[in-house]
Amino acid sequence: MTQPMQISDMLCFSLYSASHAMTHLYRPLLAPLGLTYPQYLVLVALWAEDGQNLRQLGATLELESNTLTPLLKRMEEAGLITRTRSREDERMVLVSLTEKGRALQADSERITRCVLEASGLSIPEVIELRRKITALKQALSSFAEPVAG
Amino acid sequence: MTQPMQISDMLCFSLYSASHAMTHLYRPLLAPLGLTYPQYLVLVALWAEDGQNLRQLGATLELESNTLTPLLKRMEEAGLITRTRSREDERMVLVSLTEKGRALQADSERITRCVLEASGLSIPEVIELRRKITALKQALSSFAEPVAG
DNA sequence: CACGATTGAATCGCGCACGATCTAATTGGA
DNA sequence: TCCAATTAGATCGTGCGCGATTCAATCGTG
Repeated sequence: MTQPMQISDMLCFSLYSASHAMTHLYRPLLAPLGLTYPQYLVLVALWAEDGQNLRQLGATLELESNTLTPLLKRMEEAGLITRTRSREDERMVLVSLTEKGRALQADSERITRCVLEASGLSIPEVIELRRKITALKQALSSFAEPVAG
Repeated sequence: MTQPMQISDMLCFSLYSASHAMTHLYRPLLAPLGLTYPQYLVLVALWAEDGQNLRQLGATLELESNTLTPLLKRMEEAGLITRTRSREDERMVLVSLTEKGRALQADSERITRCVLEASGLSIPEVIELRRKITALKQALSSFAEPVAG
């Protein structure tokens, strides 16, 4: 007697498909810069703070070394960043912008404006929606690991 | 003079990370059933309407054959579905639930309840947030292809 | 100083996503 | 009736995500 659940009824699917739509929107904006969406996020993080190690970067982006290591190697290959072992602690890899990587920041404002326009939302609406989605993420994460931290 | 944009300021990142958090939450719920999250979505779609062809399924899940074909082959391999060519139109692959695939629906209510609890939201809050996220997705999609359709 | 525990990254394997291209079946107009 | 256009899937290549494991550097305690 369970009424048929529809994909479109599911909160999880709205997140899943909206996230894909966002990536899809970014793709043609980033392609001319030779960037993928996750690579762009790495640049955003480095523009805010250059020279982070992989772990810090991973904490910001919520990604681990198994994702970041190959991604950063591709970005190094593309001449966007450098990866160097820290002198003080040889375990850490420091990720730094090259001139080319830094220069791309000039394009980011235009891209951000384009995404805002595509969203059809006002700035306060964006802030409010972001707050709600981030709160949901926190709830989901803390439920998965109720005690840790 | 551009103040440093932070990853956490970006609406796109909230979607990106919340979607990952959702998948992360589902993983231990689906693992005992031998399912990945996209495979679970396929089952949800088939529970609502069995015997869809690949294209219909793709329209529902917003995925194309390049993603669905290998995914469905893995599900067929796992004994969850069958893939048969339509008699009327040999181009179409009809995707149907096996008894095993149908039986898993019994687990879905428990999973849905668990996800709702993890979200920390009331039912009306879920509906409202889902509506907002879906509206955003629509705006992003229609911006990418302003005229099509 | 020694050595087990911890930490930071890398590696491996697998399953999505998806742009681009290909093939086969069907349709439709001349 | 024929053949170009369309449609449904399949295939290929690349780049994430991520669980699991490994390895090397560092830390902490005796």
